Amino acid sequence: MKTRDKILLSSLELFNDKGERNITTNHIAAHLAISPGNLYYHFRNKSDIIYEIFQEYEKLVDYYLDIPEDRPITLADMTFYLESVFDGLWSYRFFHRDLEYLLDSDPRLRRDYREFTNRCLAAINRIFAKLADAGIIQPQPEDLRSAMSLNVWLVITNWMAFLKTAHAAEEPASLSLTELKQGIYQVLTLEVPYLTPEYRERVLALREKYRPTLPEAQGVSGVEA
Amino acid sequence: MKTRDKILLSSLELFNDKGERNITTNHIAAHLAISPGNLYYHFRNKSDIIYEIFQEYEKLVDYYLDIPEDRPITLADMTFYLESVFDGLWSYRFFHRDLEYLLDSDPRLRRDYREFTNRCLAAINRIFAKLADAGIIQPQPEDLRSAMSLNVWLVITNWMAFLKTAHAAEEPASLSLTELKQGIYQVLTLEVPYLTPEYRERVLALREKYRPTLPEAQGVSGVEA
DNA sequence: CTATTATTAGAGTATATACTCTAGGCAGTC
DNA sequence: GACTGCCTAGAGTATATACTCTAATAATAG
Repeated sequence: MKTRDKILLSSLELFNDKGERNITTNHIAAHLAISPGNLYYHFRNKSDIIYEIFQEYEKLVDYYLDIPEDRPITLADMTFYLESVFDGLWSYRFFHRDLEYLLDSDPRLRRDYREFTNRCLAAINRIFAKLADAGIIQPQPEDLRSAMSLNVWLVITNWMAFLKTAHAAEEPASLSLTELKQGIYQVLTLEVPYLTPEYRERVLALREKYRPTLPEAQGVSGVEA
Repeated sequence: MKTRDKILLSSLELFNDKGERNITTNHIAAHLAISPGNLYYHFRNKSDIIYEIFQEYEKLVDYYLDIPEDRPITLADMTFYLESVFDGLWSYRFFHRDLEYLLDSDPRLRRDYREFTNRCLAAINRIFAKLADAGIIQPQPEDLRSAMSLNVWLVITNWMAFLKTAHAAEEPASLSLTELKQGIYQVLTLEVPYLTPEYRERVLALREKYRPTLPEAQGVSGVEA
């Protein structure tokens, strides 16, 4: 594998693990056992590394959220979208953690991220529209659908932060993909009141699969030594 | 005003303005035209400053979210809760921006914040229960109510990040309290499908007051020079 | 007034961070 | 075998950051 790609890969891994703020370019170089000079031969600066990682992320999610125009949508499609989006979130989880700072330090990133958000919102909107077409949820006025889509986005992008900050574990940062996917439960909760009688039971059953295990027990146990 | 309080006040102001990550203790001292030594006479370190600011925030929100036990809840109460929570969020807006890092660097803060989150979730839950008692929303099983409450929390705590990152403005960080309160529109969107016929129109009218102005026009304009 | 305590200034420090610079190796090629 | 273009090492640097130390000044108590 090319050094350049190794840098991107290691950076992502370290960022995800420890947070972008805690990882310096020297850390990345050390982790790869290469010199700082070498790293800076391949990338002009830290921002450029982050920007390229973001572009991978963007590409991945765009690929996942490519809604078919020519056929109706199914429950399996919806499951796939949800699973995929949370997979993407997991793979690039460092990104949302320091989002505001990152956007403040790189105008390209700010612009691209804004457009990325808009594409995601549009995709969610389209999914809702097609879910209504398919008779899975009741159709809603455009107005309400947009606001719902935005709420879905807010829940998705904030779910990880919630887990990491409100989690029972005292030790920071222990988090699994399984836990992350419990966010799907929360997203499906948003759909519950709109489900059609025909699909209601099926979606509720799907939702059950993602139900958090002992969520209360985690939250309440505030006993320390 | 005591120097100690001035430090807390200025820190909050600077953190809110520029982000905690961009503000050093030397900045704070300079802004107050005091020496670093003086600042460190009053606070052992930066974490202690942040921790005390958090405690103010906590106290404020706890005060706002004190749900009356002895009487039913009204629409006015709900409006007050929403307005207050967003006011609090605004006043201490730096906090959620760097939340994960802050919690990672201070175990006290991690513990307290976790409990704070749980108290907020419990309060939201109680509000929903009392809204159902008051016949404003339809009663829901405990299960669903908890998940809804959590979604409300996720929407509230992520709304500001959404505005700051997905906003049309290229210049970072321009944000007003009015815009922030459009988050109330999003929260009320979550309630829409559960409203009782008696209150439906009233709540929808309330929600209208917070409708974002030209949200699409902001989002779509992706034309740059 | 004096002794004590609380507050402040300001120079200073150890460490970290993002990044640079120079020198050189290594692969292919004529 | 020397030239060229790509890659790499590693020492080095300017700046920043959180924080310390000492000495001096105000405030207060007896």
